[in-house]
Amino acid sequence: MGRRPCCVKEGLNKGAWTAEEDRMLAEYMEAHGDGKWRNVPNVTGLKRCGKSCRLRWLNYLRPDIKRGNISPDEEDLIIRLHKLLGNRWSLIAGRLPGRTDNEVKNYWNTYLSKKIGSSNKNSTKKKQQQPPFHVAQQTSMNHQVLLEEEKSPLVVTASEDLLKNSNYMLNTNCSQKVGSGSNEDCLTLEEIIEFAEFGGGKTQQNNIVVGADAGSSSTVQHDSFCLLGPESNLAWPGHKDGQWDDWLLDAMAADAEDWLPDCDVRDFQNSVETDTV
DNA sequence: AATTCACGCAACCGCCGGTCC
DNA sequence: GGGACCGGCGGTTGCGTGAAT
Repeated sequence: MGRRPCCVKEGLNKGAWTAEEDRMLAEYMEAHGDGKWRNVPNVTGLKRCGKSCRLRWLNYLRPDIKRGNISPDEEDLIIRLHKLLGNRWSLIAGRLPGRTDNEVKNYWNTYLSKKIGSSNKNSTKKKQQQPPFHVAQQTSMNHQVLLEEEKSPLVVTASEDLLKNSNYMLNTNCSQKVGSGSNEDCLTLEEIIEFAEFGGGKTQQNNIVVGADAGSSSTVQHDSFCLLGPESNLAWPGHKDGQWDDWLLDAMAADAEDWLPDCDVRDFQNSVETDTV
């Protein structure tokens, strides 16, 4: 017994959407908003399946779609994000306002993959010599984390006050507070990659601790990762319900495999959770 | 001018995970 | 607990268009 198809295919239009179909779908969306895609054909009279309607809306009709060529900055970001995330097109597109996963995917497949492929042929293997960034290891039971910075080791400690007000938290003796609650303190993904790729070229920024900020205190940014660096403590939205995003852990673990075989990002996460709960 | 080829992009397809009953 | 439903995602396809021959 096979899976039931998403809709009855007979009698449905396929292929390119007409202007009239677009208008009907846009009117429906304006009146009802998205969701209940399966109902859309019934309500609108469109001879399209719900999934097709959803795709058309998300990839083409949505009002906040950005038209036009991918800018050099966007291209640079796509390359960096793809390096970190792989083919996670929706995640990549999520960092590019107005761009869709389909657009990013197409751009990569038709242009960037070739561009990257040819540039890789010309480059040497020197980038493999240095790890992109260091994942700190927990070193004691009193909530201390020692960043692996050769020149100026940094001890990151969890304050008791913060621990009382959060599931777990890492504080630091660095210049900025952990998660001040302001978006200005949020580390963008671009900045994460900046850390990861170019940390060695900047002052002390090649050390990052990733902790999880699940606190309820007003001084703690909700729903965010905390990325702790020697010079700043920044939070990155993406953390949900006290769980770490698997993709970030996977990405870090994959990077760490090559240069820090003894470091297991998940073990580090678990040790922090165990130690602070 | 006609034909072929390559490319870009919109759309389709199947799978997967979350939710509901 | 398990099946059905639904939305989301990534891979793939195929059509339209412009360049090349």
